[in-house]
Amino acid sequence: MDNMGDPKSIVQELLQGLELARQLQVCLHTPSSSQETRDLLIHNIISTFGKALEMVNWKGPLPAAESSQLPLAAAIRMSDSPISSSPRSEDSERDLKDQDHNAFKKRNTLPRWTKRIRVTPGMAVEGPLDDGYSWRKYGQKDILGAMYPRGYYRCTHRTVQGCMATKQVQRSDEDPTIFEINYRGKHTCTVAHTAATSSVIPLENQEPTLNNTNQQQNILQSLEQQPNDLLLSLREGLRVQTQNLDSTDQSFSPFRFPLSTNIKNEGQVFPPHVLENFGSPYMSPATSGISHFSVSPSGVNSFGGNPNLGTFESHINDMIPPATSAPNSAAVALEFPFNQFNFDGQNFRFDNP
DNA sequence: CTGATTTGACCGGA
DNA sequence: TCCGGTCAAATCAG
Repeated sequence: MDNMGDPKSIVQELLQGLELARQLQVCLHTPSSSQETRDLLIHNIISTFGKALEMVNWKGPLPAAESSQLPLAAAIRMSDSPISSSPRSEDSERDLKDQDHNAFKKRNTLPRWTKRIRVTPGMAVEGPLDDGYSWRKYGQKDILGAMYPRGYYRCTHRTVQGCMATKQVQRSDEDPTIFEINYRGKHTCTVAHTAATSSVIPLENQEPTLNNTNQQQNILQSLEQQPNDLLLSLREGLRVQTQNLDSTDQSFSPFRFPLSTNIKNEGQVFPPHVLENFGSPYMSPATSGISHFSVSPSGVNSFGGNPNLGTFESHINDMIPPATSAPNSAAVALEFPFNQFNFDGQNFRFDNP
């Protein structure tokens, strides 16, 4: 990102977008092309132009973390994705202002950036899926004018390794499917990526049952905590489908764990009752990855380095009891917007089979 | 017992 | 004084 604001880079970005648009055009004229291919192209086009626009408006150096820790899509921030219309504009605007006046505010000496994740029942998870860090919640506040409270998280390894990274999770008011995650500070811990495993979380309409809400919330958080290398292992477009899963039955969620069982991951225990705080029926992207879903485009269980992980489907099966009622069987499509893959090099390649 | 979450209290900036 | 952010005691869960 050193070339931010450089006219050449802007042009390059625009050319990139043009190329993507052409590919989309080809795609649209190719009946065999998949929908996710098109979606991904669209997403990347938006990302590219968003990035170019950001370059135009660029006023100063971006936080180092944006280039070192985030996938490009995340670095693009608010302008990057189809979910950029999220109404939680207070934070967004504040973020922009904060960046403008970054040098003058002590609290902004730490790098800040915002990710947004849209979680739509039965649909793709939109937005950058990356992080891989382990978080511990240390507070929650009702924010003036916001419908949902804001959760405050810090790195689990804060005390041990002095990692000062924090993040705030705020569910969007007008679009409850969107969670804004405001990161502050760069991780200095070294344990980061061992915790996270692959996780793609389709959220389901679900009542805030007492016992599994927090699990859901925590599970969902892993959305934005997938390690980069994990994603990098999935260069190809990826779609995971769980067929015949009940999407409306309250008891359903691919991420539903035994109600009385908390999930533990790398020392983290995830007790219940958080989701209602973020306003069900959707989970909140909260603490670190505990959703042990393994997704492999080739069907091989090669994710995350966790030998205990089975395939996505098998975990689904493990976690979902036999459906007692399935009025509306649904296919839950999980898609990775791997837009960062397409930009991290000189050549854009989209090899989705 | 250990470790994480919850939640009211506290603090500091505007 | 208000409000966002953090602290820390209480509580919960494995």
